Amino acid sequence: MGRPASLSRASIIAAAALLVRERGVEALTARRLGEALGCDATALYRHFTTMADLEREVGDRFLRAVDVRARVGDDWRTTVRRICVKLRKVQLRQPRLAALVSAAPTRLANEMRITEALLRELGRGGFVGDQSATAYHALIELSVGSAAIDAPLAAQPAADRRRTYSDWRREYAQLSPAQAPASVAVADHLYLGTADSRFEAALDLLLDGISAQRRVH
Amino acid sequence: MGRPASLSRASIIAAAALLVRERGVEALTARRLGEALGCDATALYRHFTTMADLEREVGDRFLRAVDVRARVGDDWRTTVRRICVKLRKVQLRQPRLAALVSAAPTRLANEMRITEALLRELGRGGFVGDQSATAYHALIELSVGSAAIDAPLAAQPAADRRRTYSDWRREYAQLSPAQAPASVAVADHLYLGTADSRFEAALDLLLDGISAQRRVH
DNA sequence: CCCGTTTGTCAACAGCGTTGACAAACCAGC
DNA sequence: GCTGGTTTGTCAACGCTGTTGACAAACGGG
Repeated sequence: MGRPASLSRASIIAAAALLVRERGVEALTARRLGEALGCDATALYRHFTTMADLEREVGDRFLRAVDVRARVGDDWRTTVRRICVKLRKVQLRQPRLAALVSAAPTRLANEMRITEALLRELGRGGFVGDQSATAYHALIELSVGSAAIDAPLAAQPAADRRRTYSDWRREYAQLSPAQAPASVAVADHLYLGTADSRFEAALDLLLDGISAQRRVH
Repeated sequence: MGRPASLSRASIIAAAALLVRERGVEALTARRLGEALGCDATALYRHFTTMADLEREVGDRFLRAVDVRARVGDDWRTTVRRICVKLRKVQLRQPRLAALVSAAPTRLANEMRITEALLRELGRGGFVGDQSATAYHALIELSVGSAAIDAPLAAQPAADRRRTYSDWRREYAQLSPAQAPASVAVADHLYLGTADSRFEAALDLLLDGISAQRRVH
């Protein structure tokens, strides 16, 4: 019943994901996606109510890459850490899409899968209901939030990024010691390494706090 | 020398901040701001090279509201916590602007002031150079990242937000226990309270981890 | 076979940031 | 007191965005 469907939600999502992968997230527009699919831009609206709807699905599709299986011998903390690192890495590729996932959980397949895995590992670690939930929220806020923040810069080439960081460091160092003594004193250690390494350090600190909470009970 | 300047960076920034306060961040467009100022939209380009440049300044102006003074008798942790809570609160009002601040530190007056205060308190807490820097990065990523994530939802009225949260909770509870046992088990504790309370819980966990790191040395 | 539904196309609208040509208004120098 | 140069705001326009509504093609069920 009806004209033959040359498009489908699945094929559109796949093309959109490819487009993002190849030309960046800013290239994901109705007209460009239509061009890639060989159809008119407005044809997309037969399958998605709005572009945000489409973006939500593309976002979840990227989450497929997050492997949540626990490796033999790994304790809960190691597995949780690996999932969070991978989650952030994937989210980094979809700048503003990253914000959506936690702000308004898509509750699509892959997001649910990751939630289940994190809660599973926390349960395995001996956390009870509300402790698991609190730890889960904290881990998501840090991982996804960090991705949302770092995404714009992550789009730049690595060399540019390093230069940007050293510029910042120098700028902190050149502040007036009278007005900003603490900044000047610490300037040499600010924005060292990569955004990834800084996130992982933050994650380790958070995991320290989460671990400590469990021991109390 | 020149036509009389009815506009200035300062007056434009003030009008822009007012516009954001009254009609939300999405209302901050060149044309609307021009209308509010009684001038043509393109007149703004005589004072700012780009709209992003203007947004950066507006973002920093909001940071004025963050009081970084330590209160008598408060230890470093209490002060750091208060600054971070306030920082996030302020950032919540400027959805996508929040992302800018940490991704590409504006290095404007107020941002520097907050950085200095956090590093000052960490120093007071006995953290040495690289420990201070690591803790600072972690605190900023969590606070600003959390704001970036929660901002879209924070724009909604409180009643809607509560309903949204309970909807999510119910959705996790209705998952198949066979496929998502951990989610179902914890569902009752997910997305309880407010986004604020969840952030503060996360912040406390992170501060636990940061405190523990110091004791090692 | 035909009718209704589906699905893609096309033109168009309102909004966005931004640019370039133009004009008004001021100040410095003569 | 005029004149030239610079500043600063205005106007029209460009290309882009998401989105809507009218139209047409193509299929399947009665």
